[in-house]
Amino acid sequence: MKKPNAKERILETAAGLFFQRGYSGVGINEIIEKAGTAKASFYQHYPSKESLCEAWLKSVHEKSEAFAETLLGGPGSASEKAAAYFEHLERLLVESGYRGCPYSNTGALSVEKSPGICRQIRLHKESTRRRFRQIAALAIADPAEAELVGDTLFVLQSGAMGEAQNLRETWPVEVARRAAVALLER
Amino acid sequence: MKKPNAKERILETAAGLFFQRGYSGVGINEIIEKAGTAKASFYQHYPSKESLCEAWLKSVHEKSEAFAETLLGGPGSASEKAAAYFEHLERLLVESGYRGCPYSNTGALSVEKSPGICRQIRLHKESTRRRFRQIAALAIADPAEAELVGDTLFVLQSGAMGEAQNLRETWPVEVARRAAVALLER
DNA sequence: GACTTTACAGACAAGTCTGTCTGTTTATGT
DNA sequence: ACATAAACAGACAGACTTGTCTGTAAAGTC
Repeated sequence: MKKPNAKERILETAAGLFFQRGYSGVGINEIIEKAGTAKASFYQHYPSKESLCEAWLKSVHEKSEAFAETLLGGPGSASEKAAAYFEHLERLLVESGYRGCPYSNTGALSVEKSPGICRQIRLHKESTRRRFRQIAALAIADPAEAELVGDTLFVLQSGAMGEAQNLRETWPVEVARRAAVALLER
Repeated sequence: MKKPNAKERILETAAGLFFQRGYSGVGINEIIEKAGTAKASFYQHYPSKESLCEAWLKSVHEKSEAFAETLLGGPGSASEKAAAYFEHLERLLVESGYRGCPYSNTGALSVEKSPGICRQIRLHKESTRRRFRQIAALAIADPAEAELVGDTLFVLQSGAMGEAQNLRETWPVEVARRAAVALLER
């Protein structure tokens, strides 16, 4: 703790603010003020606000990947892994005040986002899709069928996060979890 | 055509711009310029930008309800209705350049949206959820099971729209449609 | 013809935003 | 002790934002 350097402090502060209020809802001035740095220091480390957004999405992705790897590497059947994943999401959702998926929230802005931000979103989403396909492959022998089920889990998860955010309720996640388990145990 | 009054012209112009670039991505100045009205005329009809957003969401909801009613009232089995719904969504998605769901996109902004906007989002989402439960009830006798399947269709649909938008591809909608049909024909 | 409503044009206020700049202070390594 | 690098404070530019205001012009109505 104590005092990480300015760059890390900026990233951590921005991560909290971007997540809670969205990329377009937070300004540079607030970020540097809460991070306790000067504006000049900010622009020494990040050429623009967009580049900070990219760095934020990248750091979220790394944490997400770490969780997915421990989950996939651990014990349990495919449906148990999927259920654990959805329960994890539900926990995050409630803890964060129903803030949903950072990537989807960022992607919902204008079309004219920077190519770098769009790329981070695609990378994360494709990676998540791959994870679900891996889980599905554990339970389903036919490769084509496993891919379809994996993609379905991916869509279910995304819809669950989005609608839980819109309605500020957890039932979409529970519904998605039950559907996922049913698909994997069939 | 020709010349509707200023209020309608503003609403139609704002509808196009809000849908395409998001609520926060469009300013009053651009709306009135493209609508060909004066700023004073705008504030004579709408007390604020937020109230215009509410009016927009309300008008989208009305069109959506009209489509859902003709679909539900028409012929065809539950799974046929659901498939038609997803095909309709896919068409809209491609036509609009993958702009996803206006409600989810608006809801993805900050937490501190106006209560009126939040209310419109909730109203529409709950209404959509009810439609899917109605469709499910056509195919499934047990009421509790029909409600669960209806909610699952709702979540699938939302995830499909969101991820198709993020990835700019249509496969999430197709995956969701196939999953929906499978759920209803089981 | 006078009156009222509606819409026009556009300046203006007051605030936001990102990004640049100048100059000072602090810390570190040699 | 001294040089170099990093972070500091904060003014500033320029472009946006929403919303208010003054005043004018064109309609329809009594």
